[in-house]
Amino acid sequence: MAKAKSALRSCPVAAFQKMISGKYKLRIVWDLKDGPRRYGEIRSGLLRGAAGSAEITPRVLSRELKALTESGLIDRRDFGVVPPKVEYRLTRKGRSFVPVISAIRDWGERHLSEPAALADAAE
Amino acid sequence: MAKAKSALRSCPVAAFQKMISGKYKLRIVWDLKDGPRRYGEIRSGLLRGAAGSAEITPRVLSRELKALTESGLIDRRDFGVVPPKVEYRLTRKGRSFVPVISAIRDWGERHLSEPAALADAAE
DNA sequence: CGGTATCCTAGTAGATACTG
DNA sequence: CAGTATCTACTAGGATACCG
Repeated sequence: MAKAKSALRSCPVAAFQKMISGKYKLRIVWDLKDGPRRYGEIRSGLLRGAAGSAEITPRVLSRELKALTESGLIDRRDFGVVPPKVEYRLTRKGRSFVPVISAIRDWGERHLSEPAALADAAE
Repeated sequence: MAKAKSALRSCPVAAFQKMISGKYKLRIVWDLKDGPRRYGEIRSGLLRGAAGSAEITPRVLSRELKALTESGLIDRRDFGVVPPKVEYRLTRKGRSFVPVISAIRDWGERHLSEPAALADAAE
């Protein structure tokens, strides 16, 4: 862990890799850009766009949310009621990260979603 | 794999995640932005910025380079001489991707490299 | 509703040794 | 020089069951 920390300091790209490692982190942040969402809403949201694949298991979602919270990208708000209500929202840091995902999305749509992406590979 | 493919089509962010999965892919592309590099040069380049951590093993580097080639981001050029000389360079697609890494780097430098990153976490 | 606790599996990266 | 072959350790992710 101490080793990983020094890697963080030396290379922002490596740090980014570490931060968004995990299948759903980027998409969670992206989903949260429109406002706070509850646990279950995030879960359903991740179903959209997954093209019929299995839904995320609670264990994994929980871990990713915790990691994002520890990264300081999102914030957890527990309403302390029964039945439970918990909302997640972007922090300032998280909001500052949205444009980066935007750039990723834009590039991905142009170069990854279309069949033309292959033709582009030549040269 | 067919499942992964449909995921690619439905979500560019997921596709991006898949494409750059691997510890070194982003950094390799970034290193290549200044021009073609030989296998060994890439390897040494990955040492810089790794903060004294172990160097990448040939097996891993080889795999990442192959994956990047199959993604169409880089291009392999074998000079067919003895001793071997192989150069890797960005394709057009790869060059179009550089600004995205730039955005990632900029953000990372502002929010991940400094100790202030933690203070930022508080909403 | 919003999680945890266990168990399991597949894939990723590292060590090490060897080759055209 | 630029890789491949083999083997091992670790971890991310999924299945399933249960809890406050």
